[in-house]
Amino acid sequence: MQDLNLRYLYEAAKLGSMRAAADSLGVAVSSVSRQISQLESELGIGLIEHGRRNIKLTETGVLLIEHFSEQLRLNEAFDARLSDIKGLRTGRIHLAIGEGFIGQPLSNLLIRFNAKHPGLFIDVHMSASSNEVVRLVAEDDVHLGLVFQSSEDPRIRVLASVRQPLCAVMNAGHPLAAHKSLKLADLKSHRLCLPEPSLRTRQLLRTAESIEGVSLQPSVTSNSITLLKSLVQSGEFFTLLPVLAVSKEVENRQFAAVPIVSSALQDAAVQLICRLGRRLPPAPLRMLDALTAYLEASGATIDLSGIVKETPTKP
Amino acid sequence: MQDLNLRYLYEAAKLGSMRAAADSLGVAVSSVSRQISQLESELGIGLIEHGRRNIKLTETGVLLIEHFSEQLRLNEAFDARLSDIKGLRTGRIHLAIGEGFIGQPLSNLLIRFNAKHPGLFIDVHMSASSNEVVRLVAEDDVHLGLVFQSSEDPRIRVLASVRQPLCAVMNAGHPLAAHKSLKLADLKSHRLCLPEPSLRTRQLLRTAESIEGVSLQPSVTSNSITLLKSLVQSGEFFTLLPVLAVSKEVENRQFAAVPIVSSALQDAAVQLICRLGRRLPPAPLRMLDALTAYLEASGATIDLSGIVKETPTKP
DNA sequence: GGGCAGGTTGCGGCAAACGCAATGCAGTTC
DNA sequence: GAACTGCATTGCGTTTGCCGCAACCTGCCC
Repeated sequence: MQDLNLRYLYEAAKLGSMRAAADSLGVAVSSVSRQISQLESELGIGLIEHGRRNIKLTETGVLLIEHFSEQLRLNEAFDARLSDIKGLRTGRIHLAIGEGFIGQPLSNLLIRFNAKHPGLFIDVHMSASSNEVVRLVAEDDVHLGLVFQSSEDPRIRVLASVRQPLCAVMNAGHPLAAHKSLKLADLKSHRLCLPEPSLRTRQLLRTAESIEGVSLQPSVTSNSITLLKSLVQSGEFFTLLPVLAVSKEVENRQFAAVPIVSSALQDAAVQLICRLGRRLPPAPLRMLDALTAYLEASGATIDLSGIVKETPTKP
Repeated sequence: MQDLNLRYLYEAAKLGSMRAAADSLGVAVSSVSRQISQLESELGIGLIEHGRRNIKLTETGVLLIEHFSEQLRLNEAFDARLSDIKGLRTGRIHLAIGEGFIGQPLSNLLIRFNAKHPGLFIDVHMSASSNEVVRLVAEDDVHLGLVFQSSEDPRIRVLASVRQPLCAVMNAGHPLAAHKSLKLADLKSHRLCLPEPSLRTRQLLRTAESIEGVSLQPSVTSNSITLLKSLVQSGEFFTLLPVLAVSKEVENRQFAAVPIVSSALQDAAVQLICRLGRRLPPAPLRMLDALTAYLEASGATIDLSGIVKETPTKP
């Protein structure tokens, strides 16, 4: 039982004749007649009174038309919801980020985005590690991910990349705060807390350590950046973090962020990622724009090559 | 947006892969893939996450599947109602009859029929004249009609015909009641009431009058047979009616029905009619059987030629 | 990095739907 | 009541869309 045949019967019943229905539908009368007959065969019961000039539905015919009308209503409701999705009036956006991205800039972005698209639901999933973010992205559990220096996972496409050097971060009153720049070796003399080895920041640091031939010994590690910042705030510890993670405190003159002279740490970057080959729905696509602008505003080079947009036709 | 494509997507989503869906549906994998792709093109939005091993629906895909499930429920509800109609568990039967048919035999028939098919609704429309019955039948306002000696309307098919002579009907104590048979001329000496000229009974009588060369003058006419019977019951009047209309009173020995020697009146018949070429739905078809049996029980010749039964294939 | 399992794409075949035209049929007009 | 008009039905050749097969591509697992 198809929509098609039903539409013919529906139109014929509404307009009172097969001819009118055929004209209205832009098909030949014979098609209308045949489709109705076929429908009767399939259902095994008469739907219209045959052998008359005008169409008159049987009891079953009336029932079927009512059924079809309900079906139409259902379809219209769905079309409306679909149009909402396409018009960005509704939709879900799933983001995965490292803890380091949580802060005023991201909050501002979300606030502005929500003001512009009040119907869009956004879930920001904070992951304990970049690997977790990558996994979520690769398995389509989230649309987009924000990671610090992502790995070279073949399933991942980097949509935008912003240089985000790792800096030494300390309380404004800390002895190291006076320096314009620091070498890795300069850091050994103060008490250090660091992210856990599972975090990308730490892995990056390990690379730099081996290049520079310096080995740093943290007194405390944690996967909670909030905890690290708390330790830094006390003045007892300093740590290594991307500026992004402490932008608010630096702006407040509460913290100082001192660049470290090390190519490995200077070339570090924040990356906006999605699964390779994934076509994003309208809402996440719009979020992608916003995030790209957000990263651009961070003032570094953006690599936008190879963004896959959602289109009806295949790329 | 067809049912077909949706079923493919539905099955693929349910089973988790296109191959499983293809096996389950008995089609090639390529068909499933193509139908889903086409659906995405039509809707202009992605429904599944492409470039993965297993099927995963997008937000829109989930929505669409939910929509399809609702559609399925709707279709099942309709199928159930359709099956009720075909299984005679529900349905409407519209009958048109002349007043003369109202009485115990018809009531018994309806009671028995209703006991056998409690779900079937029956409307018995009493018409003031046979012409009215014929019109209702011809215009598909009723399924079947019971008339006394119907006209030769070309739109009408006679499904069954039972001889039902017109008799002189009088109170058991009436002078005419003693006769075994009467001639038209014998009737002139008593007070007569008759149906109105619009009724078929009366038209039949007119034919007989002209053949026999006798003219009867009724003192009272009415289109209400109940009124005529009431007049007869008083003993003052006698009338002319088919036996059927007074079968109960005759059985009770309250009335007498005396045959009239006149070929025109003897050949009179009760006819079960429907519109020419009409295919009756299941319920009225069953009623047709019952009515035919009812007429058969009246003990006269039945003409069953040319009954059109409801079948999927054309006759 | 080779094999496996699953999805996509190109191609030829076939069935369903279509349009056209002839026919049948009901109701109307003269 | 006969021709006519408007509608539905049917037969036939054409077109369209779906299908299966097979080759190919792509993740994913060993």
